[in-house]
Amino acid sequence: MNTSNLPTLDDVARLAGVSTATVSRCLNLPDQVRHTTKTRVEAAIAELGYTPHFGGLALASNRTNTVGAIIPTMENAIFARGLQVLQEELSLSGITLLVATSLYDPEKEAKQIRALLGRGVDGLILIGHERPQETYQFLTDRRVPFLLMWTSTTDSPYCNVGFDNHQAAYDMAMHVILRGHRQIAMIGGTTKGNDRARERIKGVSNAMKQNGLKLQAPYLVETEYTIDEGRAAAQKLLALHTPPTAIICGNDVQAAGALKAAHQAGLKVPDDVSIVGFDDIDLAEAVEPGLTTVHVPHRRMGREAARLIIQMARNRAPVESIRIDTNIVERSSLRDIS
Amino acid sequence: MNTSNLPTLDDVARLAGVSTATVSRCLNLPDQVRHTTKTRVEAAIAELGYTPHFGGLALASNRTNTVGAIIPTMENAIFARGLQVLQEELSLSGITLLVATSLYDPEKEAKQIRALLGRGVDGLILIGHERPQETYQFLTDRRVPFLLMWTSTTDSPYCNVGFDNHQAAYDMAMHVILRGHRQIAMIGGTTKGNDRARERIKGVSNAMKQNGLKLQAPYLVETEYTIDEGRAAAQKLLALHTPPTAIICGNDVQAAGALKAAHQAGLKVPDDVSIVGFDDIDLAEAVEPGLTTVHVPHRRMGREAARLIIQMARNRAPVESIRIDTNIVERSSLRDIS
DNA sequence: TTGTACGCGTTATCAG
DNA sequence: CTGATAACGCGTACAA
Repeated sequence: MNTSNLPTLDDVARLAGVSTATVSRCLNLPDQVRHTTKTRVEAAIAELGYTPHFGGLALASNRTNTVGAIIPTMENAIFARGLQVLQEELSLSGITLLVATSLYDPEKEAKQIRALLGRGVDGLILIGHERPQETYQFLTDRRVPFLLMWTSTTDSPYCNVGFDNHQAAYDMAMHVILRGHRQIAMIGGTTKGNDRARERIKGVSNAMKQNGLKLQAPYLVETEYTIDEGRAAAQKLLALHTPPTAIICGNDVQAAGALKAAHQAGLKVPDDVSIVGFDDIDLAEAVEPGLTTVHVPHRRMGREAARLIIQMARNRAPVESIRIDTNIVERSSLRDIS
Repeated sequence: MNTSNLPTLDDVARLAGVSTATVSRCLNLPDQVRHTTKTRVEAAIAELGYTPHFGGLALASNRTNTVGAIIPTMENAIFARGLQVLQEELSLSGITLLVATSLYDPEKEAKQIRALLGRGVDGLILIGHERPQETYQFLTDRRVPFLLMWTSTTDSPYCNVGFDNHQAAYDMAMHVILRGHRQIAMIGGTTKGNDRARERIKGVSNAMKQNGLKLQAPYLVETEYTIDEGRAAAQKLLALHTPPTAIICGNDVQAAGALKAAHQAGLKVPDDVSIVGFDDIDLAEAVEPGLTTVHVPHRRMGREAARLIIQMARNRAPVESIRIDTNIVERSSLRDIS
């Protein structure tokens, strides 16, 4: 027994009357040990309630069966539920997920990356593709397998599993335009250090341009991804001399805020103004009217990410990216303009 | 450099022209080393981008600067944002949070506890106080510091930091009753393995009993904590021969579902039926009308939990529990009955 | 103030 | 098939 009174390999070995090497083999290469001794060892393990010491294991094998994930914040449901899936999938393979948050700050992210690497994660999952070149340099120098989630871009040379934010937003804007809207405003997320937010805005802007429309102030506004900022932004839009007939939001949270603003202004959605969201979190279905929004297959994304990162960690080899398709889910916050 | 090409203490020592012991001291006991050598060492550390190796550190010091948390699921915003706070607080003290989920299953929780202990967590945070005696036995045998969150009960001999679910629900029910309601229904969470859900129901039931009212089927129904189950349950309640004038929900998610049901039934809230929630997550403010609900100071709870678990891990001594007060936040989903 | 040397629990190499 | 034994990276007496 050691200081922390947990049984060690040594304790097991002594009890089973074998060497520590044999016990270790029972655990890692069970085929290489005789059946009778294996049973003896297993009995000893059970009797002592032995669990391998993580530190020793990490030191000797240089593997931790851990992958790290750094997300902006768990307070955004889209990331929280993404993590949940990732975690469930990884644990199926006996891998623990280590979570850290960056609060949308590239420097904090870099710090967290170091912290997770220090803990010997076998792989790393990051959100989005935009980050300082030094961060990528660091990652490749260290030869840590890593992949990018929530983004799908051919610009990036790194493995990513996600969807095309630009395309999805473009599609949504086209959808709105085809419904007859011409006065379209957008409440986008803060673009600083957030490629997803920027691409969504760009997607909408491009679709509009292609239809002879222009997305610009005061019809374009950036805010934090919170209900209240979404509400405040929509309030201003709706008070404009010529208010928009449709507001496209950077995510469902902002859209819920916009809904709130419309309601407070005594406007009916979608009769007086149409509002659409992005992400399709539970909230989109909870509000009244239900939000027409972009559905992101987050479970599939989590599952694929788990599969790929495990593969990368095992083979220490690059792996092809995966693009997930999004689709628009029609509820009742968008109506035709005649 | 070692196999994984990460710099080690040795690399730093060599570059700085000192021994590994000195480098180690710079990190752990900075006062015991001369200023000039300290700067030299720090320069070396910076140049190499050195980060201590987790395994080595854990092995040598028998500490991991890690605390584990096992929550039911991250998909429930109340836990996700609780984790976020916990994580932010812990990282202020250089501690990493290791998260696992039990999906409300005591057996899964026990398994996760073993997994986290195997990883040498310095402390453990669990949700609620109801779990098999063996689990507590295991925890105390192993002498792991642990505390219970989201609950505050004098029944439990273990340290807990949270609020009194029974009292909070009782208060809410009294509040509803004082507003003149007599036909009160409750949509509670599934009580199996969930003491918080059970206590909330009991609190409502007791308040009603004290006022000559009885909470029973079909006015009492248990469902999962999802929007859709909340909606379905409310739909049935509203279709009753004498529908309730007020529905008290086990949490805001269920309340949002109930709101949905009322809307679908063509009823106005709170004019035709009052609906109240519990937790005060963002959703409560996002829906229309805003939910009158029980506000849980989750940031404070997270902060206190972080403080206590650190203290317990450091001193290896028990610590007194902390009760957090909740309060009712009045929005507009509850009205007076004349 | 600094350096030497050992031990922490495990894996892996190499003989037997 | 099994057993010694040398790493792995770090903290910490103990010595200088």
